Amino acid sequence: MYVNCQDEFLGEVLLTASAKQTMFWEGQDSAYIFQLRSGIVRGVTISEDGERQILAFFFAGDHIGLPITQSYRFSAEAVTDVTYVRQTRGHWNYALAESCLKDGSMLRCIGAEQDPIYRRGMLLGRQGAVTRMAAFLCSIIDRLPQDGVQFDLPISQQDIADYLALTPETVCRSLKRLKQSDIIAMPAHNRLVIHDRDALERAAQSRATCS
Amino acid sequence: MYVNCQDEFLGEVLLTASAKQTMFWEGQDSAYIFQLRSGIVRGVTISEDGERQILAFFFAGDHIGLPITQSYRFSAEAVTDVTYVRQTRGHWNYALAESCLKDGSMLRCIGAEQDPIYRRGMLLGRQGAVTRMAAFLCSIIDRLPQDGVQFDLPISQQDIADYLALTPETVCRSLKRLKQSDIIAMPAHNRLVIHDRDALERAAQSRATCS
DNA sequence: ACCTCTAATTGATCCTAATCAAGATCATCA
DNA sequence: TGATGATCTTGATTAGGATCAATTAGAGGT
Repeated sequence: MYVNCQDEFLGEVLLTASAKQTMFWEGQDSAYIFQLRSGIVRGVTISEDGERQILAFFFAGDHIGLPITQSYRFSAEAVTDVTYVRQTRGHWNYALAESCLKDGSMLRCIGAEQDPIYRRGMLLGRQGAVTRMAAFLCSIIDRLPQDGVQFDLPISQQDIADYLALTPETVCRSLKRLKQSDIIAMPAHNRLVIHDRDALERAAQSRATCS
Repeated sequence: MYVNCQDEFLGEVLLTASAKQTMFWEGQDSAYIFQLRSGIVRGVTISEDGERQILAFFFAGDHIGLPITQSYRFSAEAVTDVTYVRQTRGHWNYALAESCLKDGSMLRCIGAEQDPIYRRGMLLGRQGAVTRMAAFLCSIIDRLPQDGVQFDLPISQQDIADYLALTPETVCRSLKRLKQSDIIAMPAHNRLVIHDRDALERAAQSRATCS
């Protein structure tokens, strides 16, 4: 599902944003298309009742803000310090047009941006808290730079809660249950060790609560 | 958000499918792009744990199966008898390329197909059963052919449940509560009357349960 | 090192929707 | 028309997460 369209950004200037900065706002005219080069970005939207929701987390290589709507559908906020490149919509549309006449690969970049939002929707409906937590961990493991099975988790529990549509308390308790099941460990603050990747993936699929 | 790309299908043959027929299957190579001309279609996917979910309902004018992924991301099943036209992916890509060089309007067709799936994801996380039910009704009112405020609801409660991620029992009880609040009425089986559209929209936005 | 503020943790209770179970209504077809 | 199966409805109970409340741990700054 991850599609490489880096060529389209060759020659662009590498830009930076520091943690908590907003790269673009929901509702703004989508003038630029972004590609993240390092760091983590969250896609945030405020629903009508004022609740904050995180639709997706983006990682190095991901495209953000593809112009399938006139305006951005979510705000993009840097979770960590990030580097990225960007391109005007006109430029991107032109490249897309060329791609469509050839292999349509750039069209699949759109699918790649939509995919995590899709999966989130499917997750929220039916699954319990521990399952959601496990699915979240599975989805980010391969996207974070990591040394074996141990890595830093630079995403706050509040952010995880807004992503999984849970309360921070429930996020904390779900992590605890995964620890108690010896599937993961947290030897230090924000430090995560995956003890049993298979068990984690099983927990992410079945509705059954892990005791 | 509803985008008119009908021109792209001019000259195509009008096809039909009867209720419960499947137009295409999840995972199948997305060889065709569809435009619904009449009737209702449901976008169905089976999650890893075997649960059926309905990602979206499609109505007259909607485009289905746009090729942002190599294969279809959901199955398209006719809820009622439907008429539709279709077009090969190659043909559609060619038209998209042209559109990209002009106004990019066809790109927005993709946004329009994704939009309801987007909204569903946002709804599922935070809102209670009655709110989801009200939001569902609001979203279909303007899309069904109706005579004033009264119309037939040709979607089963089981389908609504799979769309809203509720049980059929809860769907039934949510409808009951909207009836008790005099917001809607159901004078006959599958027949719906909207008594108070404003109240319905308020119920769809606030988390507050309507008494 | 200390102070301050924010994030994470834990416990007790409440509330909503799921679940289980049973009946009523509707649709289809012989 | 009557029989049969699916859909809808209603009730009783249960389970899981939200909520409220309080404490602990960590990060940033002076």
